[in-house]
Amino acid sequence: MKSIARTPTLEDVAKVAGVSRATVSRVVNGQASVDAALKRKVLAAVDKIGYRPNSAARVLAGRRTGELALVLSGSDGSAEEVFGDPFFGRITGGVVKHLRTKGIHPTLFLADSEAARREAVDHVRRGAADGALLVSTHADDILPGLFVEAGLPAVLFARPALHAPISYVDLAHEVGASLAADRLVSRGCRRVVTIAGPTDVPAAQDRLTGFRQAMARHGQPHIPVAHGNFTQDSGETAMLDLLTKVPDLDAVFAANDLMAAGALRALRDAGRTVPDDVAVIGFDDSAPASTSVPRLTTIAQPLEKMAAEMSRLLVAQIEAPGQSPQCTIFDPHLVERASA
Amino acid sequence: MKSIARTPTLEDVAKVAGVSRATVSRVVNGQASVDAALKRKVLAAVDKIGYRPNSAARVLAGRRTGELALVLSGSDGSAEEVFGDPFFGRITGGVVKHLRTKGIHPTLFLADSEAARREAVDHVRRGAADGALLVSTHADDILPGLFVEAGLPAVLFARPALHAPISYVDLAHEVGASLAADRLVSRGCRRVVTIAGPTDVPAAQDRLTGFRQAMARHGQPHIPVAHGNFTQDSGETAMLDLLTKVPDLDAVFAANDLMAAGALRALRDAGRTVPDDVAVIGFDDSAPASTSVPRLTTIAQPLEKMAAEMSRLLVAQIEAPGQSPQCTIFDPHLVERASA
DNA sequence: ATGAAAGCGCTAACAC
DNA sequence: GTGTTAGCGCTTTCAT
Repeated sequence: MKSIARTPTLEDVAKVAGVSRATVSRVVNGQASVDAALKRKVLAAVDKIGYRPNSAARVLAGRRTGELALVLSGSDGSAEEVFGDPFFGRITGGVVKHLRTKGIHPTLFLADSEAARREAVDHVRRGAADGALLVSTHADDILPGLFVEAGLPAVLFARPALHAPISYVDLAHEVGASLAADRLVSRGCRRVVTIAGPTDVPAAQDRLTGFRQAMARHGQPHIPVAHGNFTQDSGETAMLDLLTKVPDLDAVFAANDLMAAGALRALRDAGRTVPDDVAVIGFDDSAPASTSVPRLTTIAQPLEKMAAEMSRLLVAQIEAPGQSPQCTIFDPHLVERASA
Repeated sequence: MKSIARTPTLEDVAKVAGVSRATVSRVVNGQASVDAALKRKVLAAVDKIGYRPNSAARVLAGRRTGELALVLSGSDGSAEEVFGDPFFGRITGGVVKHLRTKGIHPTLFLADSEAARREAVDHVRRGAADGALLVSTHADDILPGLFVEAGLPAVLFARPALHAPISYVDLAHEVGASLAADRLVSRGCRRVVTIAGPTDVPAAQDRLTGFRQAMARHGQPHIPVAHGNFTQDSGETAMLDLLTKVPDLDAVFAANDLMAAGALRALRDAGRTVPDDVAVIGFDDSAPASTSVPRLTTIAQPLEKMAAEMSRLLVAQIEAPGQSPQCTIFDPHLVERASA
């Protein structure tokens, strides 16, 4: 018996089953027009020699790769920072969960430098992936432009800074911010402050603007603000700052949960009780919101659903190219816990 | 001018540069034996028409894919659970960060079912990836066996339950546990309890065993234990349980930070002060450890380094097949914060 | 319904 | 040093 070490090919199956390569291909790809008896024979042969279609050959012969690039472009943060952030973790989870049902798998890219961004584009250009899921938060990110320019299938996680013909999903950030404002006002808070995100993150801007406008509608047009960078430490620092500038503050809206958690810590250290002395509302409803003491009242963002929709949009675009860009905006909602 | 919509191939470059495909290939792949002048011409042509080598064709012609499967096999938890866990996030970050320097990218697999596990194996079998990084915590996981059996390159994150010829990285869990024991004893704690992880997770067993042995050496052979499943809620429940069974406890060692955070909450609700009434030590040194109140004293696990080493091992195995399996064990260390 | 054969784009062995 | 050529394993017309 002359056994082959080489991994089995279509040809091998054909030989064992006594049919042509074409027939085996048809069976393997589930085409209807194959005689039942032959089909059984082929399947048996496949099983016997443990045949698996070679991906590269398939792709080369004109099929899709079944892979998508998932590009995380969080500022120029290190890998640790990006993957430590529940924001990216939840999105990744949503993407994986949706894609797996379609037999598609995401390849991870950390695009934290110009070179890394180009590499992600190249990956798709070379046909190593059928398209890209772009999760970039910064306004000046060139990534979306690169993909549009190259005519490569891509979908964004958030509205692009410069208007571009590209699909995206996003959250109604202003709505979320106004939900927070309403809540604080209805609690009777009268000296309200806010901890905003970086000025170059559109979502952070939207939350700030939305919050201010909502508070203005409630008769509080001047909302003191301190900026953080979405980390717990920056939230703590911002709170400290606010505490000295506005000693009699009685409420704070933070642009994400991590900063809200930092604020909680600063408030405790300052001897203020939450929510009695100061009410606190976060944003995202991610893990830290239920770990903190007290647990955070927060504006929930359906990240997993948004990630799934983003994936769906991309797959649709790949399957039917040439359609015009689509976008889906999700609504946030208030999650009541102990802090406000 | 007859411009082509088709993406440019080696052939196109050759035509523009007026050389043969082979020469272009040599230049593109950085082979030395090419005349400098020709090389320049080729490079110019590449640049001009925006040529990018097609991955599939390359792979088919015998090269590696430059992709690795990163298989997360956390119990049968949902995607949300896995990606919400900082444990997987940190490992993913470490893998990405190490691999990117080599131009390799990980493709994500969530192997939470038998079918999903087979799919991950198939992915590598088909040549869609050169090998697999297996992060599975459960003892009864069949994944390692599947890869070994198929003779596919793979490296594990933790020691396999059944001994198998496969490389892996791991932590000296017992050492970590004894570090915790030493700390608690040196604080003068005399009624020490522990919150252990699931019994089917070898790492959890090692921590429990190591802790008990170390405490026995310190003259405390009987350590009450409650089991959790590594979530915050389970830690809170376990702590409650322990509190009723051992009302006079003065220290608790939890097998991970999340459970320690849950314990902290239960202790606060029970009116105990940490660390004065009860000292608490966690394990991992992940995000929740510095978010909790008070901040957790914990046993740090260098997950990112371990992930990088795991990647290194796999790449080495792919580049030089047939070597015998290697394993690297890392040492944990104590991180002193406020809880003990 | 099935088979024969022509590529898909690239690499590498082999000639020159 | 450079060009020629034979595959790599598969899909897909095109005949039959």
